[in-house]
Parts: sequence; structure tokens; C-alpha cells
Amino acid sequence: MSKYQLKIEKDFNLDHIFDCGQCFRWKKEEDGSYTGIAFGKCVNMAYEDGVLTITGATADDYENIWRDYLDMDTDYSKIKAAIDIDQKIKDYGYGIRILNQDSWETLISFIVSQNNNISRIKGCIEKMCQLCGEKIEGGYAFPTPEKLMNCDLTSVRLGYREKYILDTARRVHEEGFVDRENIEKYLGVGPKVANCINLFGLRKYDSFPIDTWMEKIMASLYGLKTKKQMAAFAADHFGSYGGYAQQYLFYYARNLDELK
DNA sequence: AGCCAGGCCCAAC
DNA sequence: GTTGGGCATGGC
Repeated sequence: MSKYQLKIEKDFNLDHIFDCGQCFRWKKEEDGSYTGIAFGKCVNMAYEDGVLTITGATADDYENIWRDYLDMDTDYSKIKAAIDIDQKIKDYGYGIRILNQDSWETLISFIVSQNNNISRIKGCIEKMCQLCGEKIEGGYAFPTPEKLMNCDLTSVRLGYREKYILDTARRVHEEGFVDRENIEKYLGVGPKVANCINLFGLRKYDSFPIDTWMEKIMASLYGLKTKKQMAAFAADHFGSYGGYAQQYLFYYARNLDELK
């Protein structure tokens, strides 16, 4: 099995990266490493003593896929310094990085995510991949639009979201992917889901998704009441760094006992 | 058991 | 343009 190693000094933590609600296909192993599938490749990532080891990847794979996926060319210390949020919140998720994920996979994954919980979202997506994704070494790739639109998804138990998924798959297959600003035209994509797709799949880093956790934490921290107020606050205080700020706040909120 | 989850659609204002 | 009821499913 090929192996690629890279020294990473700071701003890197696998739990913070893979357990901050931005991705759904990474599983924690008993040794603390993570195994997952993205861009049709299954790898394991382990981070110890400042060294990232990607098992199942070559140097070419790293340069072509994982370097950008892990957002390695972004300086997170600089970003954190520029964001006006409580230092303890930045410290809590110090190793978060915004993954640059496949836009199609992100589109479908966040349609699945609406009014759903992360544990079940992961299960639904894994079932979809097993049902109609291409078999690869280590698991199943995320299905293509054409595969998905022709799939009987009953066993995935997507509930009312099933028709959104099938309709969106058909449209992407037939018409291609719409522009960022038109993401909400897909059935099942509203403001929150569109912000997630733009942030995690389309590199729009000022996107600021507001879900129930963000409502709780922003009400608690800043005394805000409506989503509209929260969006305005984010634009005003975080500006082009909104997406990064959102991830630190979300990760903090989801692990805060008093909000559970 | 009952509330909630990375909300959205659609009809009725 | 805004508001609110209804919504599939299952985690906890």
C-alpha cells in the first residue's frame, strides 16, 4: 500500500476537520486515524507528532487531490487572527480546515442533511453509495448523477428528501451544474443548504450557513434573535471570512453541553 | 415517549 | 416579500 507523508506544523487536527459537520464519509478508527472516500479514492489519514500520513496515496495523489482537498495552501493562523470571535472558540477548534469537496457530492449530501441529524445523514449517504456508487478499493465511490437518477432509493429511507435527490440528479445530468448564485433553484436547496454547498463545494468562503446550532450559539453569544439578524451580523463582523468563522462557531456549539 | 435534527416546499397572506 | 403548517425518518 502506497504511503505519503508530510510535515504539518500547526492548525491541523483530524477530529476538528472530519467531525465538524462539513463532510459525511470519514470514519474514525480505533487508533484515532480516519478512513474515508473522496474523489473516488479511499485513503487513511493519521496525524502524529506533526506528521500527516496518508495511506493509499502516492505523491501524485497528494498533489492532484489531497493537497487541495485539505486546503493546505491556506494559512489558518492568519485567518484566525482576522476573525473577531472569542479566542477560546478559535482554540477549541484550532485544527479545523474547510475541505474543498466535490461540488456534486456536496450538493446531494446537503440536500440529505436538511432537518436531519449528522449520524443519520452519514448512514443515508453510505447506503446511497453502496446502492449505486462504483465499487472501488476500500468501498464505494459517490454515485454519478446518471447512476443516482436511475436508482431505486427506497431502501435508503430518505423520506421526503428522496424526490429532491432524484430531481436534482436528473437536472444535473441533463443540464450540468448551475452557477453558485443559482444553487437554490434545485429542489430541496434553500438558503442554508445553498450556503453549505457554496462553502464546502464551491469555494465561496464568505458563505455563512445558519442552522439550528448556529441559531443557538449566536443567540447565546451575541443576543441575536432572527436568522436575518445573524446573517447581517456575520456579514458585518466576519465579511469574507464568514465561512471559516461559521465553522469554529458550529464546532464549538455542537460540543457545548448547555446547548444540547 | 417525545423532542429534535447542518430546513424546505408551498400555500396564504 | 414574509409567515407558518406539514413533512419522513430515526437518534437520543
